[in-house]
Amino acid sequence: MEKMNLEKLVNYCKQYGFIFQGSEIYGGLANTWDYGPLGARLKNNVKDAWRKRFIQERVNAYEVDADILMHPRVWEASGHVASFADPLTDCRECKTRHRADNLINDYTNSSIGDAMTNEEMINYIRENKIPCPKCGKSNFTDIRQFKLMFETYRGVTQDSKSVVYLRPENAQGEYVNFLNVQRSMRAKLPFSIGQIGKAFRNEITPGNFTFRTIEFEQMEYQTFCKEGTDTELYEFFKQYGKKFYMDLGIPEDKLRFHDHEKLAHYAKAACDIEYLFPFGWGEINGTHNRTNFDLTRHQEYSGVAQTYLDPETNEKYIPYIIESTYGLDRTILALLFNAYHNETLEDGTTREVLKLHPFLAPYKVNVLPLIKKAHSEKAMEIYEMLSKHFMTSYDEAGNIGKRYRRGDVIGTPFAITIDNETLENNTVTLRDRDTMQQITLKVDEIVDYIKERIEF
RNA sequence: GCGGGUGUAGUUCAAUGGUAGAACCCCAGCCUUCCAAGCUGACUACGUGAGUUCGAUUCUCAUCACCCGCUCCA
Repeated sequence: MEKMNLEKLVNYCKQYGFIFQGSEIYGGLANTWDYGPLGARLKNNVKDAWRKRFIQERVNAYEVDADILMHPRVWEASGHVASFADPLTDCRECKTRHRADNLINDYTNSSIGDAMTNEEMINYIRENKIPCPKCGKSNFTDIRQFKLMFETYRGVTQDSKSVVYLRPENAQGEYVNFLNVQRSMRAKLPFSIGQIGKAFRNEITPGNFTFRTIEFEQMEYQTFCKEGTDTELYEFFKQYGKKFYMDLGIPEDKLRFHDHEKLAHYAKAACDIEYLFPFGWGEINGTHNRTNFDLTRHQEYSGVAQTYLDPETNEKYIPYIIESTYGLDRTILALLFNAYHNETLEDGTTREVLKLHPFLAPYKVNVLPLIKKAHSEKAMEIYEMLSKHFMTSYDEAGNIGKRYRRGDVIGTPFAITIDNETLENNTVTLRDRDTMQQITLKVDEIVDYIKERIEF
């Protein structure tokens, strides 16, 4: 089998309309990528698969669609304003990067750096010739404030200076609606709020195709629970997430858990699910035990009690939150790597085939008249019938084998061929992408057959 | 952000300081009764901007983008 590296996948995605470079005709804008016709279908199908497992099939699970723009105080409460703006300086000698406040605090064994402005910090570093922890020299660049949140301004006049941020994570959209969802859905703990949507991070070093981009989409699942039940739920969602990926067709040996030792400011425990990409293991899911940190902070910053009255014990408490976040773009990247095969057949020829789960396939069925002149009319009739149920494509160009392969390469699971038999007794040949087996079906059996086969 | 590499058609590759070639793909037509056959034809490219030059896709510089490695990473 041909090895699929990153460059080949980028070309493949462009060639067949999955993913294009952003703003390509202007020379591209770094680390932005547009989903093409097939990519957009695939993306929506992944979302639908996720919704089915996480919203539809679970009890007490609700989906929201919160605004990307939120009150600026949300990001103070969440801690992003403070921790997303580290004062950084580079060592000119050995090219390592350091937090200026840490350099001072470590050197003085105090916390005096915390109260300094950027200018005061770099002056202090230079006056005291604080050495680089790595190379021992003292030759630092000016401090640069990296703003990891995208800022914009609301209001029609520019001088109103009312800053709003593009959300750097979706979770706060669920958290600030905890009370609304709990009340309107009459939800009892434990219950979950899911959300699919975009987030933005002004990161310095994105890369690896769509693996790390400045705008990205996430499928998030926040489970609100009572303290004491959190550990069990945390373990459950790690396994549930892995099962989800395996259901999508990713083999177990390409997946692993990676427990975090260094934890974010809100987390009690954190674990990633990683997929073995050609460029190495990469995170595609993160599950965190966020404790009651977020709701406590929102209670503090908003002044609105974020408590839950337990109807069984009459206790009032702030729930714990178990968060499980699925990177949508990364999941798609993993699925594409996993699905692409270049097969050598028994007769020595090769075919490119995208072995996607049929539920995920952009097109479900390809309608092919065996001979264009003789069978096109009947084929169009069948196309119109099927397109009411599925994403259906129609192809009459070239010989039949070529048209099968065109469907294979984009992952279409089924092909329907219309021939003289169809005209005579209303049967078609259905060909399966994975097995390459052919079966004969009555025309009115096609829809049910495909529906059953594409279930997730 | 640092170091290295690469930018020619949708893709993979040529060539060239003086009109840029091919294969595959795609499209149209012919042929064809089930797995990329064949024939005919059509379409399509020097990332962008400066400079040197009579003339730059080619040389120089800048810029943009991608790849590899580092760094970073909630």
